Amino acid sequence: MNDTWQWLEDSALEIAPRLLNCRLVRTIDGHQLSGRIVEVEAYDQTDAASHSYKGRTPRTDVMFGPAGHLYVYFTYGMHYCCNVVVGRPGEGAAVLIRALEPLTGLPQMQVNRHGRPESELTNGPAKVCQALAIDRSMNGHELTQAPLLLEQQPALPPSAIVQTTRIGISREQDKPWRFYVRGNAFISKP
DNA sequence: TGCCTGATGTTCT
DNA sequence: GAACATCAGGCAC
Repeated sequence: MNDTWQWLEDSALEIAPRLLNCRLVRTIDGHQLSGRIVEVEAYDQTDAASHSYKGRTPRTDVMFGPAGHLYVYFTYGMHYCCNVVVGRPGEGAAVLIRALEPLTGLPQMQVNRHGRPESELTNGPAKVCQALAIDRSMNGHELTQAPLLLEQQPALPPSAIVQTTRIGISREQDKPWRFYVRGNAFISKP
């Protein structure tokens, strides 16, 4: 064990805003695709909207593992969404990556996204996965390893972060567990 | 511009 | 058999 992910070993609610401004770097076929995280949502086991709410299952196994791993799930029959596992092993907490601001590899992302305009490459959780070619084969991937890395960046000041209720869920809709970078053009639609 | 709906697979009840 | 942390295209206004 190492202390690489010590900064992720706190509650999802604490970690979610700290993931804003961090970078996600994906390597595909020698291309480097990267983006800055600009929108996230927190989920944990006490939360009825979370996959971990009903306990550990084969599907949610990764969520109950150590922090710093990727939890990828398939939804609505056609989309993948990716989460960063946080907290201590057994907590079942994760932070959903909802949107990125593309930094490098935009042409490759555009290919993955079927020629969508730059502003619509990564402004939604399923779009992020599509642009970075993340699928279920990367479930459980540790984010210190190629081909997908999470790079910590300085935390944003609270004044740069907006906290609101979450999007696209049917339970616990009143929990203000969504965080995004104030004024950023790449967050998903309200 | 904004609402509505179809597509589609995995998971759990 | 229904729910689902979604997206994109079509249609009405």
